[in-house]
Amino acid sequence: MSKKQATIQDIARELKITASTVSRALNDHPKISKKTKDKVWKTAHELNYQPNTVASNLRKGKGNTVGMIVPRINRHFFSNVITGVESVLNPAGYNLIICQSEEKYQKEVENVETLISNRVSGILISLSIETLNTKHLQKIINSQIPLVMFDRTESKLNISQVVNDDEAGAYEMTCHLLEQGYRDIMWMGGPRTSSIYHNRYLGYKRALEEYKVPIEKMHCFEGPSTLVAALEYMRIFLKNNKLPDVVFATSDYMAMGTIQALQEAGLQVPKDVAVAGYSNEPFAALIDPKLTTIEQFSEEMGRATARLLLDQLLSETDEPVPRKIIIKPKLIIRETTRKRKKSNTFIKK
Amino acid sequence: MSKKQATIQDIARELKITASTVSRALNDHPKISKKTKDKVWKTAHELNYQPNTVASNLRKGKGNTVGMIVPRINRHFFSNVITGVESVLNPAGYNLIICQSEEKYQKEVENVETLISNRVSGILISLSIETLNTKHLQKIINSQIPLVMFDRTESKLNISQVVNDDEAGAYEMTCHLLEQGYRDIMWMGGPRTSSIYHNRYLGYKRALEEYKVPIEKMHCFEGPSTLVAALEYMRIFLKNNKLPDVVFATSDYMAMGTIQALQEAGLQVPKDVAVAGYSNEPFAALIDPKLTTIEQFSEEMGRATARLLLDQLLSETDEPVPRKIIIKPKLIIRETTRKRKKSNTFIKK
DNA sequence: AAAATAAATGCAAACGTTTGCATTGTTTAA
DNA sequence: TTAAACAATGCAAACGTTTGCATTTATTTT
Repeated sequence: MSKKQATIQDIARELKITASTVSRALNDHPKISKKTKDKVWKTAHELNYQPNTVASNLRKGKGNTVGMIVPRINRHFFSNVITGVESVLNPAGYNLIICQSEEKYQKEVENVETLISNRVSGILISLSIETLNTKHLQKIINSQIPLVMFDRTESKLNISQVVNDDEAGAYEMTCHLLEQGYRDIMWMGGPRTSSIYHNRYLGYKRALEEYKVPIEKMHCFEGPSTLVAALEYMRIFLKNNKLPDVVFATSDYMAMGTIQALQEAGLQVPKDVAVAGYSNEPFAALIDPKLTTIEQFSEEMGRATARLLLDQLLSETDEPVPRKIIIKPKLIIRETTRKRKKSNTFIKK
Repeated sequence: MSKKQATIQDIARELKITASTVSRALNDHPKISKKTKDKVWKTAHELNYQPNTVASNLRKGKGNTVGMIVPRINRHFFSNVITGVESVLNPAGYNLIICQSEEKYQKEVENVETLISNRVSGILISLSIETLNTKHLQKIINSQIPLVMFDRTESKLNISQVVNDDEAGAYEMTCHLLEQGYRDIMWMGGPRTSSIYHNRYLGYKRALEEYKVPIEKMHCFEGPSTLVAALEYMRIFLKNNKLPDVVFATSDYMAMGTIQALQEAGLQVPKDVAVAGYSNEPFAALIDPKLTTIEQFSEEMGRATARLLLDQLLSETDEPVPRKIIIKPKLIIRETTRKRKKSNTFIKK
């Protein structure tokens, strides 16, 4: 139909008024008469006018888009954080542009540059597993763009952040395992260069120390936080080592891989070896036996992160004081860590 | 550090040359001498220059962002499609801005308007469950923005699209069930106003007709495609009806709800009632017994969708011929539809 | 009825790039 | 040596809005 998008000028020409009046009318400026507003609205509609946000943003020197960088979108945890973020940003009039770093440092740097170039109003980021330095974050700060980190953060930078209390989560889980009577507790997780796995290890360690269980004897596996990595590692491990009482996998996917390896080896969970996970992925409650794990309240994390950003966006002070919000995770005890043997067949009512 | 973002002008001033030269230098224009290019690059770096994409886009009348509207980001299927889309769009120099309609028509309309206002280069969309009319899509077309629909599409509009062959998937699944000897096959799915469930019903019907099994006697449940909806429905259903041979849930979540209801009632899967799903969600292979379902090749769908869009973006013809790509799904036979009884305990090797 | 006030609109510059065309300086051909 | 050709850069307008200030028109006050 329309060859070119209609502009404010087209409306002005049509109505024999000036572009400024049209602009003000469209923005419901109080000094424009009801009559012209109505006319403007009418012809805007007739001409199929769609405001040009990019022109508007350029002129105003700001926009309403915030950028969000996550390692992967298809992790339950992150997609829920995103949902939480949108639930507070959208009502506040902001749109979200989502970028995936795919756990690559290089990609993360590129994402940052794109967002800066697009002059987003703010940036939310959870660091990739590879990210060890923070030059790119410094760029954001230099560009005066409000920044909030979440989940996988870098504490050296003095930036607002919201994190899970991974130390506490791992501590609670380990205590639970110890109370069940397990002593030989194998730890498994992603690279401890990442804050989350580092802290999940610390919590584990603290619990062991409290219970005076020597940590030196424990087996640990640090590798990619995936089902197959755990599966392959455990296949070999089970051939060469004596069985631990329980495997504490600090990721549900690794827990799943562990369970599969145990099953392949003809072992029963939790009778022969117990297993615990972390994150409460949707499948955790669906598998049999049901997986004991840690709930992270990911949506709440998203909301908190977004609120922290909004604070910075709304307060006009140049140097807002950085805040840190810590979300307490919750231990969810299900079947894979039950001390007493239980039937693995379907429950009869 | 820098109070304001440096602009091309700042670089020009510093070097006592003109902004146009700087612009050309930054874009590696052949007519600019190596010497000035080097100087420009150097001071750009010193001044911490970040190009202003929004100004650039405004001037050029185009950008490198494409918008994507999905019902929800935290569905395995969609997040995988997104991954597929990015894997072809990013190398081509495009960024993705993702919007969620949350299955609401109103939200979808707003998303469309935002994307048009932001003058995205193209739009990819999968319709919300509520979406029954396509005025908003017409707006996109009127705005001359290339559009590709995927998965949940509207065939009346003459637009490029890539869909799963849901009819074939449901047909194959139903045939599989019939071959296993099941005759009383209950169908379950989301609202059939949505193309996908409509087609999944059609395939089911065709298979029954071919096998001369009267469809009139079958029970059907059409409701929200969620675990709880299926669970609640089945709880009541099981109290008042004779058991079907198998429940064909055209969504894995509904299959899961069905299984839980059956288990609550003390029934065994697949011994007492078999169950089939659709989508091959990650948990399908993880639950016990493992769920028979349909693989949809979601990432491939994303790649195909993105390629269709790229075609339109690159070809300068105003009216590209709309293309339709149909992706064949694959039947994945696992345990929940095994005719012979099998132990539900862990497999001993 | 003139002056003062208020209400509505117009003018023009600006946001940071890009780009066709003009200009300058430099080299080559005749 | 001069004209022609080329290489490198400058000039200025444009993209579609927004906005401070000036101007016009309508309304009220004296």
